[in-house]
Amino acid sequence: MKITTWNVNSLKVRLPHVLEWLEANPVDALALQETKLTNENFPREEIEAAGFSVAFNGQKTYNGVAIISPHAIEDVQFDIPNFEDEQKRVIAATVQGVRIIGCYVPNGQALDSDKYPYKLGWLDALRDYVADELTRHEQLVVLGDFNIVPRPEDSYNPAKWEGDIFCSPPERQRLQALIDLGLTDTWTMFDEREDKARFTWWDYRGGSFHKNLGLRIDHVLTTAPLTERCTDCNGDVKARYGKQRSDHIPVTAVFRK
DNA sequence: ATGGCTTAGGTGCTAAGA
Repeated sequence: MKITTWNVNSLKVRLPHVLEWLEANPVDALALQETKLTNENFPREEIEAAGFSVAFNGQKTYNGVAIISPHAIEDVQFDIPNFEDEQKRVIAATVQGVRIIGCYVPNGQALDSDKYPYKLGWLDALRDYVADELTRHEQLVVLGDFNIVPRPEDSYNPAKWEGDIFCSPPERQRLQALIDLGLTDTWTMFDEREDKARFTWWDYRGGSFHKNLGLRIDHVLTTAPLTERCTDCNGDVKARYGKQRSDHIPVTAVFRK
């Protein structure tokens, strides 16, 4: 089984690339973030015509999440229950017996921004939600754009980034609180692979991608029954080359039967 | 190297991203 997360930075613009990527990379579930589409404008017909099921939770201009699968998408749930949030950032569903929680974690912008405490509170609510889901699902994956760099080596310049937004201790504590529920950051199981991507996002500006000045902020976290069967987790750097590409790449975790 | 890019909304620019 293969499960992927991808911040597509507008599905309106990116749909051709997403469908092309899915054809070349048959995965069992693809969680999307930043679809930036209202539900009325979501390209359901095009995705279904390509042979997929799809569930989506959108809003105008910003945010928006979705799950695409060649299999049935069951027990779909939107948002974090009992957490007031106008922003559409979470979609959960069950695919082939695996509970999938797709997340677009708030960016936070800066340590002195109002968006920073929103991010921290949002992550606290996500932890409680995941803890609750774990009482019902043994095979569970939390994946998405976390906007958190887990370790110093996951940024291109630790001297510049450590302590700042994405790399601050309170953000990392919240990622660790999720992991402490019994999850594993599957990427770290395969650090030594020769073809390993280092990052999952590169700024559009300044030629960052071609200088490999990136961050690892898109993650796939799994419960033990999945972790034990995980044989790979990597980013598809090829997806960043070309015109009209997202600034993030797809990150896929692979599980044997 | 905090933006030199890319998107949405709307039609010239601002807001936001990470």
